[in-house]
Amino acid sequence: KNNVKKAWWKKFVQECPYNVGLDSAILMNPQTWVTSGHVGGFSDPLMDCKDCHTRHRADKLIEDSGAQAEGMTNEEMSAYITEHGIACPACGSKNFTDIRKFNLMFKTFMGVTEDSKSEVYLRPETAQGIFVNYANIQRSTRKKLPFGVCQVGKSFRNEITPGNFIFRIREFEQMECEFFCKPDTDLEWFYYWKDYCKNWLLSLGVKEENMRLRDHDQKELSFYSKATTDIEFMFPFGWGELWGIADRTNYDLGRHQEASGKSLEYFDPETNEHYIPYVVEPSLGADRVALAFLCEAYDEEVVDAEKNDMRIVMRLHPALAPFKACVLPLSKKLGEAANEIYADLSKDFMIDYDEAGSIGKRYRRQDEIGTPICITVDFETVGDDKTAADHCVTVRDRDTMEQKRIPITELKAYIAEKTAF
RNA sequence: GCGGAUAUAGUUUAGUGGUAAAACUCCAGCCUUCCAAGCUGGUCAUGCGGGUUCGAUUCCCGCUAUCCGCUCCA
Repeated sequence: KNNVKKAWWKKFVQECPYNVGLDSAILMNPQTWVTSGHVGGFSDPLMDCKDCHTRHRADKLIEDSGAQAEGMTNEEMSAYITEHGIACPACGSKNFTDIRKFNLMFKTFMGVTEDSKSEVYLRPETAQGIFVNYANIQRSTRKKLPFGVCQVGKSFRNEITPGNFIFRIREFEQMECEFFCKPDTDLEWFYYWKDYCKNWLLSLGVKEENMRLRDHDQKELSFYSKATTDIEFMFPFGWGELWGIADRTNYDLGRHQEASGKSLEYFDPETNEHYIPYVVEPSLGADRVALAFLCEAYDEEVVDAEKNDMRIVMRLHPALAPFKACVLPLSKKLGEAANEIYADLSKDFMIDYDEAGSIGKRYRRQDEIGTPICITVDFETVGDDKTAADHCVTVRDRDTMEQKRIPITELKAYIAEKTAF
């Protein structure tokens, strides 16, 4: 997962001339979440059927009946459901409990007193940390529009139903970019980032056929969004969202400007205009995409059908592999020489070392954890009384199982080249 | 939170009202000079808390976790 985050940061911050990086607070002024709409809207209006004890979302029931529930209070929704005789989809009963709001944000207390005034929330997304710091970042980095701010960090949501391994968890990590641009250029940038994100996934080994870009239609679209596309991945449990790419217009900065009373307008020196920037937000789940890479990489390969020999190979992109290489002495007698190589390579790469069991067994162990390169030290490497040391080692490729002999001095360049991203 | 199911080594499974078996993995040793499965040993488990009982991993209750629905959109 660390390597996934590194690869994202490299592509979205390091190599991208538009973007800068940020690490903002998890605990922010609670007013932030009122302004963003999370206190009011980031909750489900839930009600139970008193007869069959199934749980339903009041807004869903109303929308299924063909009406618009957005903006309705609990009381209005209750009244609507009663008036229109909406029944429980499971059993047909019209006997519901009251609507209860369940906010998905975790609460805690800031300071010494545990009263409602000191209540703060654990951030449910990293995006707001970018928006509240927007003006500061723009000024201190001297960025002109268009530019983006990227952040990797934990977010917290008190999900009613976590599950599917690490697909939906309560404490998850996001890799978000908020890209600020001139109004009327937002859709251009929206398509730009859609492409950029898709290419990043492809470049790290997600196959085209396991990926789909799903555009939100008018109904599904948030009221402030002009366009939203989800990049979905075919998980073993079905299609699941990886990456939400949304044109959020000037909604977020507009809200913060309104709530703070501080102008978030950008002065465009080229046109001499003042305007609130529009935002395109590509927001990716680090845990989810790590899971996707694992699912994509996992392979059970038949080596020899007759011998019933198969190997498990984690075909991770080398940049994502936990270990870049493993040093293996062919015999334990070669441990000293192998350890020297290990110590040297470890200065530059994550390297594993293994001298337990047969050489074949050790290769297979590394296959399972996705190590792209195995480096075997043999007797020719060190030589003996009769033969001079050749100072070469065997490098073996995880995917093809092919091996070749190269000088120890070339190892670092070889690993760097093989694991580049 | 509601309904249903489950909980025994790292993993997959067995089994019993008298404290538990195996396979793979792992560890040590033998063997092994480049692709697992050979030999000899070894480590590791009854989710947590109560109750019934002389005695509970087994029966009962509660909790927790996981899985499937009700979900959700990173």
